[in-house]
Amino acid sequence: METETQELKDAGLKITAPRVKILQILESSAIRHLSAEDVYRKLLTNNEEIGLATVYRVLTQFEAAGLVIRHHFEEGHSVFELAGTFHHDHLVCIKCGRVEEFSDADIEALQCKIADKFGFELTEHNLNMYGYCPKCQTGD
Amino acid sequence: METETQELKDAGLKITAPRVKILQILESSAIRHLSAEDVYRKLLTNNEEIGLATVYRVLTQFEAAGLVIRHHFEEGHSVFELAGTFHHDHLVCIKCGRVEEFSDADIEALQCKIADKFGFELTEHNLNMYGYCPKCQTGD
DNA sequence: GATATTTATGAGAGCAATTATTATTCTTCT
DNA sequence: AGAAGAATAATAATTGCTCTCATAAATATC
Repeated sequence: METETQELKDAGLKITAPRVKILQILESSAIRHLSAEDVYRKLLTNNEEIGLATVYRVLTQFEAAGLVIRHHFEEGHSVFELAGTFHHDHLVCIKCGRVEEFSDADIEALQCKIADKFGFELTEHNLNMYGYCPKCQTGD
Repeated sequence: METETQELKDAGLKITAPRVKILQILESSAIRHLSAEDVYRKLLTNNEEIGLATVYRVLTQFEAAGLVIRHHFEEGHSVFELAGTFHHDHLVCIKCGRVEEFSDADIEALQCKIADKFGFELTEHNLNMYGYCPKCQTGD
């Protein structure tokens, strides 16, 4: 349980109970993409007395520190995922909400080429595809 | 000024002053991507007495009718653009907000290939790239 | 063209997600 | 251990958007 504190230190954040707890939640979750609410509910389940506002604040700090990545798959609320080792894109099932991750070097390369063409200096990019996952294609 | 009414009819919507005005705004705007607030402000500037709720309602109807496409480039609010003839993706300047549109058949093809691999039946996809446009790259 | 029927609108309350404020508590540095 | 500074909890405020419902307008019918 000492790894989280080290990660926080490396990220330049001070060690506080809420930050450690939230990082643990993110690392131990089976579901990679969690909303602030999700995190908050998990904290409540663990009987942690951490306010929702703190969850938002901490997640935003984690984002700034590069520990997590914020996505907005659907309108109105963000989901967060632990920053992995490499960039990837998402396939989101619009029925069950399942998210598949993938990474494609060819697409990445094409994206850079296009950004170059327009003279843009890229800081971020995301490709989200929406549709029905195999399980949710009810024979249509 | 008769074109808008025809477009509305074709979309199966009744002709009302708010709908015509909002469609005109969208068609005459130099900026292709407008938020509901933007549209509302433009209406106010033109001394139109149209409520914000109506703007939202009408834009949502336009979306349902396929007249406009809703994007959520950044969290928390949508922007709308007139539905063009073909799908395209976006390059968004995170400083000045300028949006460049592009379309790349190779990327589209790769996307389909990936969706196939995962067995997804795609309904929608979008690729947004964020960065600094040529004008906003002030040598750091 | 007038009237009936249906549908849309406007104003403001309401809502959900998120952020700001502020007094208090905790972490770190010495 | 104690001071200084930063982080937290609780609550209030804000934002983007939707709902309600009385009123008004648009199409259908005569």
